[in-house]
Amino acid sequence: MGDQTVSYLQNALQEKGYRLTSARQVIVQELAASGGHVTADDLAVLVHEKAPGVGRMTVYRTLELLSELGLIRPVYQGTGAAHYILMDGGHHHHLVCSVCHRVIEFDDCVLGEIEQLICSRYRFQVQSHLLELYGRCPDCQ
Amino acid sequence: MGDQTVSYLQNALQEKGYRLTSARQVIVQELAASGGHVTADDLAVLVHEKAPGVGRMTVYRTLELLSELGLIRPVYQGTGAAHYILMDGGHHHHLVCSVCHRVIEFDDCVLGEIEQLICSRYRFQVQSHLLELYGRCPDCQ
DNA sequence: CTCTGTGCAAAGGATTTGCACTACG
DNA sequence: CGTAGTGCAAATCCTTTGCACAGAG
Repeated sequence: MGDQTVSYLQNALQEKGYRLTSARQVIVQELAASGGHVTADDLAVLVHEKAPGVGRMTVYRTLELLSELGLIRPVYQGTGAAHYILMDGGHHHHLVCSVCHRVIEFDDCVLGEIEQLICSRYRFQVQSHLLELYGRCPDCQ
Repeated sequence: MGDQTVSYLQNALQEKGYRLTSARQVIVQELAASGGHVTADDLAVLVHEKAPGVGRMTVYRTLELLSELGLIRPVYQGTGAAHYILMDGGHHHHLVCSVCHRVIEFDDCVLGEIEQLICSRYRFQVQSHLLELYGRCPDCQ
């Protein structure tokens, strides 16, 4: 979740023609450093510590931009504010405990026999799941 | 998405010791009838048409309750308000178009070779995905 | 230089809470 | 009957927007 993520995000921004401002650099750095699963406000605080000049609005707008580009995703995780997760390499998986709401990330993308694997590897008792696939529908290709 | 969903949800509520009030009955019926993917406000309007006495607050609170019980899930889908989806039988899958944001539901739960299958069956070009697994972590079992 | 990006403050929505009242079990 | 559930309104929280200014390319 370190430098490679940072440069990946920064490159993606520039390749799409967006400017790599100092504010965006800090935001992306802190987002990557946090490993994701932060709210916009959480991130704004982190960013503000590193770069006091960067306001909360810019964080919101940058997150929105990264979301549009498919680089991150907002998800509901318990209460209130949206949590943003990194979509490194186009996919993301995590386990959400239905009791303590703890979030356990995992990178294994073995789409077959997932649940058995999760159960044995993380000792996580899978009860249900949500699989969201993003892409282009027939009309939009 | 019909009567069986309704009775499933209603039974689940009662088994957990929650009262099956007339307001909750209508809310669950309309939620099931809509097939999910509605916002709390959307649902409040639907419910209000069928039962004018039921207020928006009750809809919010019922959705929150159903979410806690793992029967439905709030998800971000484009702008603003949370959309609620039915977690029938413990799982849910859908395709989200990155261009028009259309949502295409599918029931096939073939966890192997999913993407190829989706591509050939729905002509949906999968670009990325998010798989969320819900259950109990080691500490909470 | 020009146009995108930023910051502030204020608006706009969505969701939650407090409290008195109703009705399920 | 007693407690969980409801309705209303107001409060709260998150997010978006308008506009003048600053900085990247």
